[in-house]
Amino acid sequence: MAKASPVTRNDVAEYAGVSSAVVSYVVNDGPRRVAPETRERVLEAIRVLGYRPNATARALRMGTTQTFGLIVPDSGNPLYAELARAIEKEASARGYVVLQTNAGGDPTVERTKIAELVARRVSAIILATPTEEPELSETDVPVIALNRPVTGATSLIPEYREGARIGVEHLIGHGHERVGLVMGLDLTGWRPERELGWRDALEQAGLPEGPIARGTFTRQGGYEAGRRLLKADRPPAVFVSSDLQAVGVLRALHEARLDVPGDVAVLSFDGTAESEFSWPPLSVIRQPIERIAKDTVARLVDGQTGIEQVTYPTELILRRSCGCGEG
Amino acid sequence: MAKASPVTRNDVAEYAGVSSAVVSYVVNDGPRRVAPETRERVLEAIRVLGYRPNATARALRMGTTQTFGLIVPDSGNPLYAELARAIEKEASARGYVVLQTNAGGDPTVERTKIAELVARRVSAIILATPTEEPELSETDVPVIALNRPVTGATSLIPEYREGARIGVEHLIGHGHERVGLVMGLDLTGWRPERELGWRDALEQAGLPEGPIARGTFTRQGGYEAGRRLLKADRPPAVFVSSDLQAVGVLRALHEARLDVPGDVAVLSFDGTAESEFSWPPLSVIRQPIERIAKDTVARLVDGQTGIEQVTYPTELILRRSCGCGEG
DNA sequence: TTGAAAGCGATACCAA
DNA sequence: TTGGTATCGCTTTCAA
Repeated sequence: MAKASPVTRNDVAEYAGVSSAVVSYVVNDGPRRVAPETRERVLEAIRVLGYRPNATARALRMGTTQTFGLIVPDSGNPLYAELARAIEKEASARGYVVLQTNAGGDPTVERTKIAELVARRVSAIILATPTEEPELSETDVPVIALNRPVTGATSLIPEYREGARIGVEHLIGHGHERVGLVMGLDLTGWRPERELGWRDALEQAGLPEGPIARGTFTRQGGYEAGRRLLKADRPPAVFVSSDLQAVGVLRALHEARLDVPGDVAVLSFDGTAESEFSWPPLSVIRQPIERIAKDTVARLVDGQTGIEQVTYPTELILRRSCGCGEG
Repeated sequence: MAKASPVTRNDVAEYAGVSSAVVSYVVNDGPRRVAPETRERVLEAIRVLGYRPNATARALRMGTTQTFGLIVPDSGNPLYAELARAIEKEASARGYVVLQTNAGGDPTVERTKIAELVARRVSAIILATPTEEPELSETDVPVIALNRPVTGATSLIPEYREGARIGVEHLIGHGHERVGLVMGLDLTGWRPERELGWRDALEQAGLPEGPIARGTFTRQGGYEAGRRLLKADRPPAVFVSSDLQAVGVLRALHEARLDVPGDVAVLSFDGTAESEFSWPPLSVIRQPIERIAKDTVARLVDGQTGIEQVTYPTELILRRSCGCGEG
């Protein structure tokens, strides 16, 4: 049995009776031409010895690792899991690989992770964390930020505000004169975009601002916020800032034996797979995760690292929870 | 502003007026002692120049990348997302980083991914895919397989069969004389472990085998299987082989206006976070994901790569869907 | 305590 | 068309 790791290009060269340079030419299809016959001998040697080029050495020599570093708050969160999945898919198709790390919402950890990725010479860093301005100054690794603007980096951002506005507008269209809001804790000064969209729709319809309940960006956080919202002055409709929280809100509603959408209509932001199979299925404002993932990788691979800010329209998906759908 | 990438150890040496060896001694705290004063000069130089050791060069020289390669079928699947999260957490705590890839359930892709990881000289491969025996022979990279036995590798496996048996036994304990089964498609000859556990419990209680419906390991697959199960001879209880499918089954039940657990009791295998917030909350057999992740990383880091097979007991978590819980 | 230098494995230029 | 070789940045042995 051929052992892979220890077999070097020199072993191959020796076996094939050529110089190591020729092996390179064959493996990389260049930069020099190789006589067909020699080429065959080399390929044969590679096969027999089970040679695999050492990507580490290659990276050192070439100065590029063909690797993306991805930082998310929590890859256990379906939204980020789906994002990571989409990015890995695109990256893989282009010969890149992704180093995935979790910052856990802690700016200090985030800084550490960035440093780690830089030390490992990733080709680029994809930042999908919602924390404050990261330290990028000491680095010349390309950075693309998702979900929020970051100075000194390209940012690809869903239209949070407009998406939220459209969603709330839809709820209002169902005839609800009050629309509550379940919102994530405001840590960044950026996430309130969704809250602003909610306000926009209300104002535009001449409606008063419904009750607001805040909680962490988790199912549990949504559950607790939902309970608080019910205890107070229950609104006939609620806009929730994330699917995860919405799932928690649904639970609170079910426990209170309230009908959705009959007693309370619900619509949330994100559009993860989980939202489609909650009960009732959630109407959502869907983030174009795949498109963003695709563009992110394309920009990075093609070296379009000019600093700019690009926004992505969201999509309103109507299911049962808002009063639409087959129910 | 200091540019990080191009700053090498030689730049630091020059700036500090020492040899590059000394910089190494300082950075690595060894293998030679350095005079305190010299040390200070070097640290100062590092600070001023913004030097970051090139992990690529280090890996080449040391022969280890301090990187784990993780292969899962689909990191968008919450079960694998949670597993990946747990592994990343443990790995990170020990200075490792994880390269995460998706095989998408395709053995060919899986082979490609393994080759890619080997080429990149990962320190070890963690295989969490359910496909057939992978090609590991050409490699001397340590491999740990999760979820199934793999010849030539250490395997850490939850007690699928016994866990399923305990779960079904619990359903039977609720007085149900028939327990249906929603099972994943049998692709591997290994996953039916859960099906065997279901049979064990039935046999042990002297009950006939209830109806079986099979579908993909997805929410949609569970939904479709659930519908089929209802059309036929509806059982009063169902054991579902994964949370994801169970969520689909719940949807089918809701659409049929059946009460859970009143009309049909449900219990599933996995215990992902999603199961806790479905409606009603799912009773589950929980896989000890964190323990497995922790042991996996510990074994790899400590070099316990002896080939063995370790099993992990599961945990029965009772919630509302089986008839327990506060409802 | 510090420096010089030999590699780790691959790339690609310059000669031949 | 092919070979020799400098180089990428770092670790570590051996001398000084």
